[in-house]
Amino acid sequence: MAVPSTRRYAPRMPREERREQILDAALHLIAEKGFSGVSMEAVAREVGIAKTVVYDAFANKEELLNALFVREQETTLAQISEVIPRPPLEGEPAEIMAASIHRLLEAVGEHPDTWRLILLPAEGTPPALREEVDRHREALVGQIEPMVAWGLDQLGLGSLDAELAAAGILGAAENAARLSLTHPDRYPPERIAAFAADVLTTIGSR
Amino acid sequence: MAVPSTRRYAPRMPREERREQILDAALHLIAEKGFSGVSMEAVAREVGIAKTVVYDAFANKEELLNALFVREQETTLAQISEVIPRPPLEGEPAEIMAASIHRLLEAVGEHPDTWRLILLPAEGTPPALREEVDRHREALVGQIEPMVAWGLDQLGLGSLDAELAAAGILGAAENAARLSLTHPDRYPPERIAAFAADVLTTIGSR
Amino acid sequence: MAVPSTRRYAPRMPREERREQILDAALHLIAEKGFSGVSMEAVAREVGIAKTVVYDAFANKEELLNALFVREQETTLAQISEVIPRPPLEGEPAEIMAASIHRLLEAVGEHPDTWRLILLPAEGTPPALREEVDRHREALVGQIEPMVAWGLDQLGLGSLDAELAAAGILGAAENAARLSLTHPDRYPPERIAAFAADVLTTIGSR
Amino acid sequence: MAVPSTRRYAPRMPREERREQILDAALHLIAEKGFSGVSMEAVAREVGIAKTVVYDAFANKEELLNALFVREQETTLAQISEVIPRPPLEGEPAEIMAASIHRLLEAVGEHPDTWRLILLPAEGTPPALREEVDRHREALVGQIEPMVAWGLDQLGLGSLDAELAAAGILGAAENAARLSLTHPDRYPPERIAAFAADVLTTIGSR
DNA sequence: CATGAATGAGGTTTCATTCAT
DNA sequence: AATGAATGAAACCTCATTCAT
Repeated sequence: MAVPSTRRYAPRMPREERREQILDAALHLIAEKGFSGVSMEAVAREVGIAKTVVYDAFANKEELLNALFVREQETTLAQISEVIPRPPLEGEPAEIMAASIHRLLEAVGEHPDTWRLILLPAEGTPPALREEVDRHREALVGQIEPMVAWGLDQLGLGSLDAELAAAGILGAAENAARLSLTHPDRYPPERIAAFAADVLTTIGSR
Repeated sequence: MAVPSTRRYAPRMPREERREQILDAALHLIAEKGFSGVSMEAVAREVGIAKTVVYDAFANKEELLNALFVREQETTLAQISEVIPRPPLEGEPAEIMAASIHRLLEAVGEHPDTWRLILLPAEGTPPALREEVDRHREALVGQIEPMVAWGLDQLGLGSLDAELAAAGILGAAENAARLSLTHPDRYPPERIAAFAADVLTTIGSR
Repeated sequence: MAVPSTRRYAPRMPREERREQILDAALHLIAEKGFSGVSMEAVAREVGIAKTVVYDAFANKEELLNALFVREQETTLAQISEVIPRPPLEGEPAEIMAASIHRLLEAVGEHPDTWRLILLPAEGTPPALREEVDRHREALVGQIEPMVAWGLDQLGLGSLDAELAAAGILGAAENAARLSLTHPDRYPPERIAAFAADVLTTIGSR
Repeated sequence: MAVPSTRRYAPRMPREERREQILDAALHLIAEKGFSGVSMEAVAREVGIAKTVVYDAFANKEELLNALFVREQETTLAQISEVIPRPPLEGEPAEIMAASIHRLLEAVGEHPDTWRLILLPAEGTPPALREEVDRHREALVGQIEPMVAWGLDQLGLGSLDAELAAAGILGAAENAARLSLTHPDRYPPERIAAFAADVLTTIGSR
């Protein structure tokens, strides 16, 4: 029949694809207008669909945000995993760490919205989310602890509290990522990685 | 005649006192339910007064949050100032830092809500506020940089990037404070302070 | 199953229709309780819908009132246009004017709320609106001035201040409309029109 | 005892004087910000007293506005009375009317706020007020009707509907006053009075 | 007579969510 | 699998009015 002047219906789309598209839109909105800028209405508008489609994809707002969070956290965790050096470790700790940090910060630079979401855990989210972030952190600390212990040993610092050292290093990495996010020009990956290498070399060289 | 069944009127209170009371309530609410839990309604309920009393004390929500922020930031800055060692510095850097950290973490433990507010900068806050926190951070970094440079020199690490070192130390302190806030039992001030001392001593002793 | 005890949902309606219905309700409210009787709440109640439906139709109260004003002003202007005699004028000025006035007052009688709104410019309206009414008045005065000048000439009164005469006649017409609105029984259109004709005839017959 | 740094208490004042002062403030507010600008709070602020003082002077807002209305209406009526020519009338109707109109418009120019209040009967006022204005108008029409009849007779227009003529003249006077209020520069009293005289003379001279 | 601190009702607006098509 | 029209709850804020001093 006649061609409608304006395409009124958004293209149909399988459910999974729709979900991804919606999550993308939500992430974008958070990055742009902060957490309070996310409303079901706004998400729908961003995607260009009716609100009810969003509700067909996610039961309610909480579930949507949850799903977003899970997805982004998986992304960041995967990137961290890729970056964490795996035993057997060869070469200088300083170099290893510098390389890791460098790659991590590059990943941050490539997906700033994702990292911002994870690193600046916003209030306004159900507290449950924040707890999950916490749990993940602890898992990560556990994951890197052996590496850290090895590194400390290499540096002759085996007597230090390895758990706190691991937490400290993770924290330092997060701080580095935050600096990278908030002042990308002043603190480019190279500068930060170089600093990390310097610290370790200087310490290691006694 | 004498005793009315329900006390309809909340006790009178001079304006300044009311303001403090309201800010306390708001801080408490933020600590408990996150930033989105703060509504003028909720604040009034928490204090046990009518909404309008809140509006008599603060022109609007933004002003209330602003005032809260300013007050809490002043508190934390004062506590930080008290803790930062002032030249002439005598004694071992390790001991000095351990003492500082210890005192800081105790302050954190005494006012956890305040520190949470400052350390976990929340969305939903007017962006201006977040920028203020940022500015304060940078000021602090500038403030401690000389101390850090001195410390690095003492440790024979004068070649390191002092600015990043200062930022790193501030970040580490914040991380310590966060650990303290989220797992007060697992990471008591003593443990963290001891770790800091250990790190410095071990490094310093080459 | 079949009949729910209370019909929870108001009947659906396309947006444009809803808008008209809402404007009607607002006009009715203004006529009945004055300008301060118009609240989004009251409008919704009058129509029998939820407040939010009103907001779906008009972004906010100001826009609603604006739209109402524009619509009513268009109505009255159209009615005035129909009534203003168009050259070439044939016949006695007295008769022409009487016929015009008669038709105008009938229009007023058919849409009293509309005319009340325009003739009794209310406070509480954004001042911009009042200025618009003023501008429209002046435009009208300009529009009828030639006619008035012609009429004065016909009557041998060409020496009079035509601008003031036009303003005076418009004012007189408005007064007539107001009389018609406030005392429709005492001053029916016929009586007023007859009076106008009398005045002109008597004057014209010298 | 000690002199307080700032005079906290407004000067005491007998009730009647206070009432006048408050009414003045209310009138001023209406003139400046329109009817919706009048709140008990605003009135109190304008006078520089506490709200309760206003309530001591007037039981509630309605009464205050009523009192204001009555007072202003009395003022305008008195001014009208002074201006209405009293029999025995001597001289030309044209001159008499011109003089009257001139004096009236000067009175309007001296108390614009008062006249605005009466001439632009604002919605937002209890409808009772509007009815009162109406009643007063009718009384006025009755009052001037004899004069008008005499004038018509003098002009040989005795056959006209005297009641409508009186209403028309009152309406014309009001219009003149309104013009005077809204465009004082374009329509100075002289121009309007001259026009009125012209009309009557021209008519009268047949 | 005057003040400052309190209340409750009501208005504007936003948002998550559901119904009908 | 889409849309557009509806709901109700809750947030912000203002105002008339009253209590306690």
